[in-house]
Parts: sequence; structure tokens; C-alpha cells
Amino acid sequence: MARKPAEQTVSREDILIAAASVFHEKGYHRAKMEDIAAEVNLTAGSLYHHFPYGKQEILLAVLNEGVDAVAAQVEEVIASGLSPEEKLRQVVALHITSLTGNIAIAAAMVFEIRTMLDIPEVKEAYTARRDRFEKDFRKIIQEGIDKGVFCPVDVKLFVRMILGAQNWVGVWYRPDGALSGQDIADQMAAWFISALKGSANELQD
Amino acid sequence: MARKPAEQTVSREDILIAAASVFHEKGYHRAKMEDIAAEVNLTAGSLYHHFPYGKQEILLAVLNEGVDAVAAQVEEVIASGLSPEEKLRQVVALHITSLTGNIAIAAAMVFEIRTMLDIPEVKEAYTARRDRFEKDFRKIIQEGIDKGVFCPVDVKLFVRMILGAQNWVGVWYRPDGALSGQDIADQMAAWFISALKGSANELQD
DNA sequence: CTGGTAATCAAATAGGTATTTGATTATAGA
DNA sequence: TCTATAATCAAATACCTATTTGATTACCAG
Repeated sequence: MARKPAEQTVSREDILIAAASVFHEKGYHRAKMEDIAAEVNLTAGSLYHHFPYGKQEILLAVLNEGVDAVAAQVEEVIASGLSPEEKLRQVVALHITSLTGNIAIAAAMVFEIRTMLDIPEVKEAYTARRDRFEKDFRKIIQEGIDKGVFCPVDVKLFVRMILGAQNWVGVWYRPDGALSGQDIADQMAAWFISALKGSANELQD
Repeated sequence: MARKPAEQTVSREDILIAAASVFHEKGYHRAKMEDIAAEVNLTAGSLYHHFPYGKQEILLAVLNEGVDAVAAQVEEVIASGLSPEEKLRQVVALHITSLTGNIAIAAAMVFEIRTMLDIPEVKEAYTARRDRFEKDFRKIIQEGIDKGVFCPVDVKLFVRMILGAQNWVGVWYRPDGALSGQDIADQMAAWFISALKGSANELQD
């Protein structure tokens, strides 16, 4: 056996997809290299040809996979001339559909990221990305407040609230459920906007 | 050495607290029995005296620790004669302050629960509890809708939205931050209520 | 005092699995 | 065709850490 004909060789990308799916099912720790390999008809050792640094490198690649794509699109929306409301709707949709469109990565993002947080470079890169993401959201809310279309709120907390709600979608969403990612996004965005319009009254008893 | 004087012997409870903190720092898998033991000045083997089933039993105990207390209180609120609004405020506060009051357990709850989900009994117990919790929240929202004080919404989704936002608090909250658990709960509850009052208009373009 | 028991320790044991190694073969380019 | 390289495999290796074991000591009840 050994090398298979060209049509059967697997790419990094193939492995990433397989890995994401295995991580999703079992979580990082219970996912064996062998499991990942099996998914693409390789043996565990062969994975090291594609990912010399091993399992962690694979996880990292899986996580990166999902993130940058969304980030770029979000920046675009921010820079657009849309109303804050519309911007919010769009970024919420971007985030949620990205999660629901790749549930395996989404779950890894939530559950496995901490595995890597003791590698300084990784932690930095992750923190930087997350902060940028949060900032993007804050910018939209703040813009709405400044323009008077949203009530003043604790922007930081509000953003954490919505990101929590959104990230959690990656935990419970199932592709065969009743709602599509877009459905979920639409409804949630509407609620966020309602909250942003009706606040500031029932706070102090 | 061997047995230490009475004042220095550790209790199950001591170990649980230590374990929760170690799980919080490192996650279940990277937390060694030795780490937990060190925290209470024991050796790893000694933990088996208190928890014969070992590491999993400890995790399980840690998770149980946090849950039942809140659940009972939530039921009480449900059964009370308060307005739906007030009920919602109170259960949100119960949940969030319970998370922020024991951040180690909260994080374990979010991140480590899945470790145990392949033990059928555990999975069942967990699912049952979670469903009951969700149902309690749904009951409040539904009551508000029925009484006409909340706009009609997809109750199931709404509850998932708020639970996501709330659970996520366990991920980012730090006791030395600017906001107390109660602060967070008050603001979030207010937003949820705003959303419940102002919905149903901007859904269909 | 004198057992008996509870709490502990130090030192194996044991199992799992990530990673390494050395050989093997297909393919592409000279 | 011949050779270098890429992709693969099977079979070690290596390590880590949960768990077990057998001895040791403190405390309490009688």
C-alpha cells in the first residue's frame, strides 16, 4: 500500500473538515488522532505529514478556519453607510449563520479554545481577534446611541449579552431543527433592537 | 506523617472547592488529581479516600453542587403571585448571581459538562435538569404573553437567547470587575423585558 | 491503656494515546 | 527511464497521569 493514487490523497483541508467534525462529536480530548485519521482513511501517523506539530496544530487550524472569514465581512458592514439598526441586523446574521453553517467549528470555538490558551502566541492571537470582534459590535451600538436611535446603555455589557446569546446558538443549534440560522438571527436581532429602544426606564426601580 | 491532626484533615467539601477552582483554571482534562490534592495539602492518592470513584466523581459532585440550590429557588419564584415581569427579574438574578457567586463551578458547568455526557445516567440527569430549567423560564414568558404584558414571541427561542446570554456571564465575569452579579442581572433583565415589550413589529420587514 | 478506624502517604501499577521511526510506493520532472 | 519527493503505512516508543496498594499514624471509644 503506502502512497495512494493522486485522487485519493487527502489535503490539509480534508483533514481540517474531518477534525472539526470529530472535535464536535467528542471534544478535543476524547478525539483521537486515529479518529480523525480514520475519517479520511489515513492512519494516525500520517497526519503528522500534513500537520507536523500534531493535534494542537490541527485544532488551531480548525479554529482559525472559521474566524477570519466572518471578521472581514463584519468590518465591511461597519464601514458601510447603513443605519445602525441595519448594521446590527447584518452582523448578527453574519455571526449566527457562520456558527450554524459550521456547527462543528462553532462548538470547538466555544468548548476547546481554552485548551490552547496556555500557548502565549495563541492566546494573544485569540484575544486580539475576540477583542476586535467585540469592538466592532460596540461601535455599532455606540453609533446608534450617538445618533439617538438607541437608548443609552452600558455598551460593553450589552455587547457581551448579545455575544453570549449568539455564541450559545453554537451549543444548541441542530441543522435539522425548525429554525434556520437566518431565522434565528432575524428574531434575535429584532429583540436586541427592541431592547436598545426601550431601555433606560425600568432600571432604577 | 500520615494522618494529620484533626484541624488539618480535609473534608469532602474542601476538596470540592479546591477541585472547582482547579477545573476552572485548567479545565477538567488538564487538571491533575495531584493539582487538586496539592490545593488542600494532600497527595493524589488520598483523594480516593473521599471520592472512591475518582476524578469523574469529583467533577460530578462539583457540578451538582451549584445546580440544585438555584433550581429550588426558581421554582419558588414561579409559584409566587408576582407579575411575570417581576418573576423574570428575579429568576434572572438568581441564575446570574449564582453563576457569579461561584465562578469556578459556573465555568465547569459550561465547559466540562460534556465530559460526562457519555455516562447515560449523568446525561439523563443533566438533560432533565436543564429542560426543567428552560421550562421554568418558558412558563414565565408564556404567562406574560397570555396576560398581554409581553408581545408574542417564539418562547423557546427567546428562552435560549436569554439563557445563552446568562450562561456566557460565567465565561467572562471576573469578581474584580466593575459590575456585581446583581448589577449585571438587573441590566440584562431590563433588556429582556424591553425586548418582550417592543417585539413583533420589526420582524416582517 | 488498647484496639479499631479514619486519614494519610509513598511508591507501584496500568492503560491510553500522542508522537516518532523506518520502510514503502506513487507520481512528477529531468 | 531514473530519481527525488510526497504521501502513506505498520510498528515501536514514550510519556503522562489516574488509580491501586500496603504501610503508617492520629484520634476516639471503651
